[in-house]
Amino acid sequence: MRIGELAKATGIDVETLRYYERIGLLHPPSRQVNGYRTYDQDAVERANFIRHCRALDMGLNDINRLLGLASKPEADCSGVNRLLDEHFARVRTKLESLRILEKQLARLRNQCDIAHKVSDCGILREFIAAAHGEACTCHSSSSSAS
Amino acid sequence: MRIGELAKATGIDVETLRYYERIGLLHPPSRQVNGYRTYDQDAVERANFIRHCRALDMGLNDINRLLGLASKPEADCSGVNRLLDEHFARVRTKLESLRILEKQLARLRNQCDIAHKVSDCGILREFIAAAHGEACTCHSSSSSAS
DNA sequence: GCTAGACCCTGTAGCTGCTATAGGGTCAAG
DNA sequence: CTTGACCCTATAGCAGCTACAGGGTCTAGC
Repeated sequence: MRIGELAKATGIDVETLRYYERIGLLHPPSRQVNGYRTYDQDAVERANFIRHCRALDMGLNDINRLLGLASKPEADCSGVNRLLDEHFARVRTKLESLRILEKQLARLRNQCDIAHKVSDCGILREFIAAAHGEACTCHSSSSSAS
Repeated sequence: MRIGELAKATGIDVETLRYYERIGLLHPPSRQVNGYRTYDQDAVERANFIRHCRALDMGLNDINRLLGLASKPEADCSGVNRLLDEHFARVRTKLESLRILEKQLARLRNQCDIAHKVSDCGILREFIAAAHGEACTCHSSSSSAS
């Protein structure tokens, strides 16, 4: 199996596969006489494993750690759980701040309904007021970001 | 006002201020004889404007466009609204995919409650099954990501 | 035999938004 | 005259790719 076929089989771009190899996430495959990479079934599974983790938005470092943990079937799986919990916590934190951000933007968007002159635009006024250090609608009492 | 004072006044790091200047987001300030940058009140406001936009997670390019739009008070503000709407849409999209991701991770996390051997870990089994192309709990019917 | 096009190779630069050095200059207080 | 806080430039690094440049290889069709 050549790199293009692996790319199709896994949905990972060819360039990305080479990149994963360069950073040590994929094992360097054997080569044909012409220098082309040839992959076996193990490589397909490893690549799919990585793709699944990326779909869960895990970092490449975490994925590498996870692959290491997964390769020791007799070990304790608490490391796996810890890794996943950390990632889960990060995702929830990000989700929360994005929720707040969405509310802020919604409030800001409400400041200008119809098109008019820039100098009268409620949205821009908010920006300029905030730049003067005044209170703004989007970042009023109920939210945490500044 | 020197760069350190501007940094304190705006909450933007000194390095970041210099970076903003380098990429053309902040105007190059005048210099003292010793080469130190000196800022006026306009610079403070521009920096605060930028900071506010960053707090709304806008990209530096968008901020630059917005600053350009804001500098023409007689123009039509529809460009401002379009810019904000685009950003708003991006934020909502990201929020939605993060919501899905959170559910996926929660489902996955449920596969392993107590610590045991890696070979028996429900979480890892999910990863391995997915790598084999089988269905996984986290990416079952109800969600869109793969 | 020769060419077009699809595939492969390496190496390097670019993207975003900083952050962190290295290696220097300036200035006021003690 | 030294210490320490501040300032300067220039460059490299982070994540996770993506996109070249500039080559080689292989197959099909003429």
